[in-house]
Amino acid sequence: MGTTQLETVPEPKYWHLKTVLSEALDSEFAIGEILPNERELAARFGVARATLRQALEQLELEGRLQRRRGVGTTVAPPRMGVAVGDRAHSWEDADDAAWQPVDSTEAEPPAAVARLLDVPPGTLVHTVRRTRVSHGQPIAAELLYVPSDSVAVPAIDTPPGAPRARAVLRELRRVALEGREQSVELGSARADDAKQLDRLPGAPVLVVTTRYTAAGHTVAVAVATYRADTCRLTFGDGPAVELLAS
Amino acid sequence: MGTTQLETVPEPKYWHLKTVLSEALDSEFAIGEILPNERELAARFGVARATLRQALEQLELEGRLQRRRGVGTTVAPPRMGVAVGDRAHSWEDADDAAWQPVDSTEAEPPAAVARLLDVPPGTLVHTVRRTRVSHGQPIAAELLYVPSDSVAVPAIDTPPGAPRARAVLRELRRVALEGREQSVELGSARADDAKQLDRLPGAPVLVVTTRYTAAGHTVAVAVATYRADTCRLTFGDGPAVELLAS
DNA sequence: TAGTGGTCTAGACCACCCC
DNA sequence: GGGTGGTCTAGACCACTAG
Repeated sequence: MGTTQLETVPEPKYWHLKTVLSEALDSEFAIGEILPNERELAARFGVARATLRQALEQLELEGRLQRRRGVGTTVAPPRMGVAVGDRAHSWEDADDAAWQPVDSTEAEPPAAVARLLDVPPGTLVHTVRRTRVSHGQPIAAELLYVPSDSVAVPAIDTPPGAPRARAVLRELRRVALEGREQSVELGSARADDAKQLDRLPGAPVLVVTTRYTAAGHTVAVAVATYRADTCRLTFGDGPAVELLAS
Repeated sequence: MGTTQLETVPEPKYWHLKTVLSEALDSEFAIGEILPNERELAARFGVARATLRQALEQLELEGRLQRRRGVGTTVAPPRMGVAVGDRAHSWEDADDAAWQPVDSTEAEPPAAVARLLDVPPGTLVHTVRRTRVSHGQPIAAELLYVPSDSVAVPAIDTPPGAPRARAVLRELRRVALEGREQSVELGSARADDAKQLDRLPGAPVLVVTTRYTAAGHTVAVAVATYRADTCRLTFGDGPAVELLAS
């Protein structure tokens, strides 16, 4: 019992490196400032570049750094709070500049979405693509799935692209909604989402799945992909949570 | 699982590898089944082990795989839905087996939490540590910060450990709460949280920060760290969302 | 064109788990 | 002890950006 054996577990180098870098970011760098390049940092700390990169990846995952190929590594600003749960329904604000409709097609939804929509696999549904922008930055890409019997107009004679997307949303606004369920999970950006989000494929994202219900059945399902590096999703009764976790 | 030769495509090898593995997981493996080890998989696909690992890391991030040192890589079950927003207040269910109190101390909270609590930096607050368990697995580690003026009993003569934690929660239950704000962001597990969650330090986690308010001021702040690989956080008016995004 | 981060290789050793 | 995943090295080349 008296043997105060300190664990002789050598902390991984990249972990220690991450701590050192994190403290340096707090004390010696300003937001937006560019760091020395990876080869120089690795040499400065006496580690291989791959090890240095492991530390940088962690810091990027935590939203402390931003890395862009061909440019460099910069100190990221604090994550922005993004409300995903406090407005009644995200398509009700017609003038809201947050969501920009991109286009709309009729397509077969993924199997998981078909189950949520409670339609047979293979059913064609309106598929509206939207982008959410905040502070001039794309922060989310969304696919909104709307079964054809939820909206009156098939939008077949509406010009494709944004106009057709707006037409579906306009029809959707006429539906009296009664409830909503949401879930959040970690994912990695598909190629198309990554392009919209200005990230590389595989970048970590927060996937928000929303099911909208009315009159006891599912009206629409939205799958929104938020940049995990720059976004903090806020829910709640009141105004957005203002501050970060430690 | 096929041993198809990888073509020279503009797509990164690890990305293509991830796709191939993902399809193999769907069609050729059962949940819980153990995969061939990394060296053999790498040889089978004709890539370096590091490249294979990049693909496995992505699949683990998406909750498709589970890797344990000394054991192997197994096919993960679908993520479990975890309700974090539908019960009024998570300490009101005295008999709820979900949250297990661990201990409680009086300590100085992190600066960000002090701001949320609206107390001067350096103030001592009750700090209750709890673990959330589901299906026999630890899924979350939480630190609950309660300013001393929120609860009557300083719990100074209560035995340390779980009894003291329970005492603070008991007092907290007497407070009439009026609101709550929550935020979700991506983080990486600190060493202590990682130990509680049975993961390695740095593992990806979903950090849920909750601010509880009553009579116009903040009563408590909870910072809960959920395993991002196994959990899908659910919010909403109704029952938990049942299905996953594609 | 020069410089950045992104990908990839072929090794090595270590920490951990189970037999 | 034998096998697993985790860490680390010292290179190489590629994709992208900017001056």
